[in-house]
Amino acid sequence: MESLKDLNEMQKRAVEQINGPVLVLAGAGSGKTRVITYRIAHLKKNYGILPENVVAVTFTNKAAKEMKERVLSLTGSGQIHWISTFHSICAKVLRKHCQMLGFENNFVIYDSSDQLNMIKSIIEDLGVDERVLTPDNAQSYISSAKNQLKKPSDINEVFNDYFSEQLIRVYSVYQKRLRKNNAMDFDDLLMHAAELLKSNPDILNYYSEKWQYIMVDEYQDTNHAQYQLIRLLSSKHKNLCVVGDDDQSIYRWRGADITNILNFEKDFPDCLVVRLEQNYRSTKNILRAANSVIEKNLSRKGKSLWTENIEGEKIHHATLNSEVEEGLYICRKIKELCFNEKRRLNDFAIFYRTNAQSRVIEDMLRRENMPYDIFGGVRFYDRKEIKDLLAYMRVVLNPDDDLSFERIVNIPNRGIGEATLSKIKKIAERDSISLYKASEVFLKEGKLSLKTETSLSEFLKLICGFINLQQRISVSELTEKILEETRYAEEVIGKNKEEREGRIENLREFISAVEEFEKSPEETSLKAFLEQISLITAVDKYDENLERVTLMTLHNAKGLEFQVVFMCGMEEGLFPHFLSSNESLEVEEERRLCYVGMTRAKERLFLTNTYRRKIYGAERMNLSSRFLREISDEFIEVDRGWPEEQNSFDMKMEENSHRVWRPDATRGSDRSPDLSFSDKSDSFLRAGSKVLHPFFGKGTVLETKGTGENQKITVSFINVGVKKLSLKHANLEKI
DNA sequence: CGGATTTAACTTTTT
DNA sequence: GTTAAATCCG
Repeated sequence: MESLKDLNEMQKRAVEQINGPVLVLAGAGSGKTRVITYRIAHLKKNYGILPENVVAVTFTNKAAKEMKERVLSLTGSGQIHWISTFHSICAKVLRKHCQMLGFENNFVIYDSSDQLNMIKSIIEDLGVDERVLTPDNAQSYISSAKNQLKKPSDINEVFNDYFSEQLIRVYSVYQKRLRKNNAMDFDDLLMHAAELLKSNPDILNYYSEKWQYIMVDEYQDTNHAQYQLIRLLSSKHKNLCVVGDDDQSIYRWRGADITNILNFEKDFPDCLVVRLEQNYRSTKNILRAANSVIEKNLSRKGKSLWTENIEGEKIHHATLNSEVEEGLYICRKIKELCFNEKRRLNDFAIFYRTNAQSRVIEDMLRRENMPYDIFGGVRFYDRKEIKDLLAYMRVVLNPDDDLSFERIVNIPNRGIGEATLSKIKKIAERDSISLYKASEVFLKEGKLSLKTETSLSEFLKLICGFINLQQRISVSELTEKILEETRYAEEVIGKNKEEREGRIENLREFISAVEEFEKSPEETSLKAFLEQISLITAVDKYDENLERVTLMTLHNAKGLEFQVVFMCGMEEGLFPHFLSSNESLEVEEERRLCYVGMTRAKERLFLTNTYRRKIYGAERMNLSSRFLREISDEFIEVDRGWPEEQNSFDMKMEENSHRVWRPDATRGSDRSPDLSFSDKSDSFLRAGSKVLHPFFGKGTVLETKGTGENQKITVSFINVGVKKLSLKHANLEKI
């Protein structure tokens, strides 16, 4: 940074007021990251505040990383700043002080599926009737209780019946088991950190002395636990700057408390309130359209964004017949824009409300040979083989982790089945020790068959060997050792060829992730590795430099921006989602989500809906989304024809060896016949289409492969059975 | 006891 | 359409 000249008046005010509480109400695209990064640089450069005395909390690791880089380029110094997510900051604090709370510092972090597994087994063990409390329910109640810093004993305040009795039982056993396993879940990281600071004035004093300047990004999405943490930490110096936008609050369902931002002025009297209303991202059309939607919300502070950017194209709206056509429309539109406007694939993003919608779009992109990257959905670290491997690593780090122990004790198959396991569990209960230790006791007591004895002692030897090795070798070496000695690839992964290859590919990717991690200048221990990967999220790995179309849910889109945005599935029941269409508070949150999506677009915005859509097998006919109708007509234009067919695109290999798809400018474009959407007898056959063949008669399409001239089609004919045909020669007629 | 296959259930968003 | 549970079979 050379000066504050790059900032507008309002931004400058927010940066310069370094003392006391500051609330920055920052609209979408108004430069809030800029404010935070310049503020950090300003503190350092003009006031000599040391980096270690500043902490900035972000919502995702990606935002944190980006912020670190920007601060680094502003200040030119390589010192490490405390810029990271709530969860990782809490994890770091807890690693240091968790003994005060009765944990060992090698505690492991459970993700939500671990959480659910554990709750399931507790509900089973306690004999709780699933009609009263399902594991899903218990999980969400426990999570929200923790986010409100409520212990099991605090729950009676809310419920006072049989249900809450059961919930309290499950919750308290759950906490006991976590403690016994020396494990914490996501919510515990916040709750225990708050607990630690509240009950240990000297520790609180240490951190509030250390972090004299605190900044919080996306303040509208903080929950009560996070709010308390911030209050505690800032109580001494009160140099707290929060940045947020009530219109972009989309995590109420996860415990985010919008009153945190709405009441900030009351909580922190004498605060400076700065409003950033100039948008630097989008065209006038996009911004006004987004404003016309968000204005329908009643509970908002109210602000109106403006921009000096150009008018831009109108928003385009297209209604398609089916989700397949929707995907195809998007693909063709992307091709057309690549060709006519010389855009690159990484200019495009496709947003959807639910992960399930991504499949069809992916299929279409693959069919059209367009590279894409997808975020979210099944998380990489949620895959079976990865979780198995991680469970091994966790047990090596912390043998008391019963959940992971149970997962791997019989993977690969060692003949330690349910019968043996339940005996081990009994001993564990009797002596109140972990399963690992109970296994050792079991062996010593020697009341088991020779076969189980050898396999169990083999298993313990294996783990013990890893534990000893761990001191001497790197995490990647340990990973490979585990795979090798368990003969995981040979024993566990099925023989189905495609599946097998995919899984082995995943394991390779995992190893390269480990190697990547080891390159970092910070701590590279097993402990640090496991912590890092349990807190990493889908968006974190987004790389805007790859030439690929980006697919993600609207939630994941927050904080990002793209030249061209497609929002698909703009239908009642899907968006707003039918589970959020009853209460007006919920609809308002969906509307904010729509606003977030729209304001990601810089230049072009496309909205699509369909007449019919297959959702989990069943075909449904949805009305168009109310959000579509809320956009004033003056900003929107209805697309009635298919995009021009582009025949002149080629896959090319670039020097960086990334597969790059872009228009081949040496050839002209062929105009395809102008198909209107209502004319959907369409040239276009897909699985399920009914066809008529001149010789074979009536049939149903099973599958199509390839594109254009080379398209192959598999059809099941009523009279002659399944045939594979070349579309070009088959003379099929759609019926 | 373990593996493979079939059946049934359940469908939001995620740190 | 996917995944987990249930059932069957060796």
